[in-house]
Amino acid sequence: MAKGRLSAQELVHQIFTSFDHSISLLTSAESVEVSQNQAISYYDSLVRRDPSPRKREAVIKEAEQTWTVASATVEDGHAWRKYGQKQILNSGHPRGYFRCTRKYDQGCKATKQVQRMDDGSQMYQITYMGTHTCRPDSFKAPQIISDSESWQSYKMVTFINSDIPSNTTTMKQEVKEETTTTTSGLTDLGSVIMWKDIIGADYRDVVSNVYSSTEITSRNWELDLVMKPVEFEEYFEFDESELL
DNA sequence: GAGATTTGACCTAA
DNA sequence: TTAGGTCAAATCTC
Repeated sequence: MAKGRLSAQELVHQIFTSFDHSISLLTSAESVEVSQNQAISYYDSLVRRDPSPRKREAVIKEAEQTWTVASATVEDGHAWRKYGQKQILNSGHPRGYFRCTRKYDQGCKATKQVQRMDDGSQMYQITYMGTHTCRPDSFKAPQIISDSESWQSYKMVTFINSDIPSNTTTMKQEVKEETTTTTSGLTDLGSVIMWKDIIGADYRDVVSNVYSSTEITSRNWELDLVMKPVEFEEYFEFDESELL
């Protein structure tokens, strides 16, 4: 296909890509703020037990690598193996424990916990712990961003933030367009958040910004902003012959 | 037969 | 002692 020219199939694919991405953003953003206080309390308790600088640094690192999302589906593009299930006190649904299927052959330490929400919304609260260190080719969907020369630590989260508070001086954020190639050979543009220079930030900043970003998303984002991830060529031309 | 899931037992922290 | 997390044997599925 010549530059600037899209077939009907490609157009439909890009429209569905945009809808799929938008829906996942919206579903991931709901109900997350409920967990913010719980997360901060958890990290508070860890620092209270051992307030040494080393412990504080470890807590910040853990806060960076642990995040919770609410989702309508447990599917996230990664291959997980369930290793346990537990009925949780005062919860109507059991909690499932999953680890990356590459834990033993590639030493990947990523785990997640999945629990149905009790509000009857058919949503799942999914807590991810640790980032995937297994090879990208083992994913069904891309996860690793490679253009990271000067960035000390990347964190890819599943929701979009448009306004991280500026009072955290060492934390910077950027919304970046990630370009990947789908199985059909099309270019798939999806927005992700990548955090850099997070070292030096307080664990409360880390936790608060992760959660507040989703709150902003769910309350303030207009549909056209959510739809922004898919961009067409400037001189887009519809190929009607493909409709036959 | 290999890999995934289930589930009771065990471990650990509070 | 209790609750949450993990282990591992039994079972299931392809």
